[in-house]
Amino acid sequence: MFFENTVKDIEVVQSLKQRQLSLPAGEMLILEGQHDARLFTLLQGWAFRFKTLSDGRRQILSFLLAGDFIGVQQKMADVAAHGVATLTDAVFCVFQRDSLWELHRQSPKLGFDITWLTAHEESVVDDSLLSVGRRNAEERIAALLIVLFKRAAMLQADGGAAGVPFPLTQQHMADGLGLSLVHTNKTLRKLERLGLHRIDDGRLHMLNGKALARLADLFGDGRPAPRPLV
Amino acid sequence: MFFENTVKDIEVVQSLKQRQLSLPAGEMLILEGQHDARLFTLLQGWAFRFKTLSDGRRQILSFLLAGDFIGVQQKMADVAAHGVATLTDAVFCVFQRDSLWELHRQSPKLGFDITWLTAHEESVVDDSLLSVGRRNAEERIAALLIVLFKRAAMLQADGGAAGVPFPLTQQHMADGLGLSLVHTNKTLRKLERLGLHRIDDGRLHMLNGKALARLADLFGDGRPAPRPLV
DNA sequence: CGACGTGTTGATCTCTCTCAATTAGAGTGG
DNA sequence: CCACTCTAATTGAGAGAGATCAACACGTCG
Repeated sequence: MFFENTVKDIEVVQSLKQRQLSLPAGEMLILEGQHDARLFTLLQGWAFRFKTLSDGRRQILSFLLAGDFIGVQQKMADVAAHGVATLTDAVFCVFQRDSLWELHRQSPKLGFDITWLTAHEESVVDDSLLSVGRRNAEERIAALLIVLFKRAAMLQADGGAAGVPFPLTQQHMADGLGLSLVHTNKTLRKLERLGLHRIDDGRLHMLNGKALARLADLFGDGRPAPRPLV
Repeated sequence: MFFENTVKDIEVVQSLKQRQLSLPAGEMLILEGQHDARLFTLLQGWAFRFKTLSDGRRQILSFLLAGDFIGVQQKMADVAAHGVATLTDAVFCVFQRDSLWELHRQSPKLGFDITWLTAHEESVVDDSLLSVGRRNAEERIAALLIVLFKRAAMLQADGGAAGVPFPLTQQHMADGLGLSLVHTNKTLRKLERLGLHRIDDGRLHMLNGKALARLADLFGDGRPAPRPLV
């Protein structure tokens, strides 16, 4: 269920690197609606993709961790459909958009990997859409915590035993979950008071992963008797 | 902003066809959580991808029209992360999952196309996530109508002058928008009474596309002054 | 002709939003 | 070392968009 980019994925993509780019936390990598012919891989740190409405409402589309690929979504010569910004100091591997084609031409293996990375990224957004569309606040928070924990844990040696880094503010969580800041806070505190998790000094600890997973209805197979379908 | 699969895309993919599959309306093509080693292209008709929670809440992830690619999201040997069902009688082009790799190996050009198709599909989900996360009911409906109209119009010669086929029930719209059936109905009627659109006998007519687009905040560039970011 | 699926509308109910105020920590300048 | 400022987290109260519950209309179909 939880596919993650392996270290090998990262190395593979890195072999194509044109140059490297470091950004501090809270910086914009790609501006919405701006023309940008670059593609990126996140080598280090956290970032996120987002879209905004003209009155400022913001939706975070996905959180990006080391190994994630950035920028295929926009057509070759078009404008960025979403912005990307850093959550922490971050290092990106940069290459030109044309190299996506070069990549496919020169190495079908890498091209295949890219297709797969792209498809995987979509499934992350799918999960998020399920949450935002159909889960209530508690369930959304639980689902987000679990998914981010798993992704982050996979990037470190101890598998999250001592918690994982968690650089999101509650505003980020709210914007990713389609909730207001205030309600996010209240719900988060509620789960924390129930002893399901703890967020401390920029780290997330799972105290009762089972309960969180149950709440989120993750691993929720036994699929139900499906509703009549059309 | 609105990329669509061209007839050429369809032909390209079709050249790899292993066999063809016809399904009546309201049939399941892929069951959630079921192992399925096939990939598909939708050649004719409408379908949709969805996920459900164990208590039956359903979220439609995206609507599929002719030319859309189906099934890359699941890892090579894994279980389907989402279901797919038909909205109308539909014809699919079927091929085995292995052929995705074969495809890349034999034709980087096609492999590149697939990457791009996959990335494009993600941007559709991105748009949907923005709607469900941050637009109110009116705005969501407006956005959905416009997007589906554009996609459907692009598939017919008259560009939608006489309306486009619209096989969704209000339940489908609700499930795609993260709304309840009742509220979807009320909002839809409201927009219809305002003369923005009309849905008749399975066809959608745009009566005031400008107003709908304004409502949905589509084409909403001039991007706003972004909020402080991290 | 009764059963069923879909659309429609009214009446509550409630989850989540908005508004407001407070606390705590980090950074800055005097 | 201490005011001052700014951001992030927190909590309470009231308001509201959308959910849920209930009926009913209409067309299709066996």
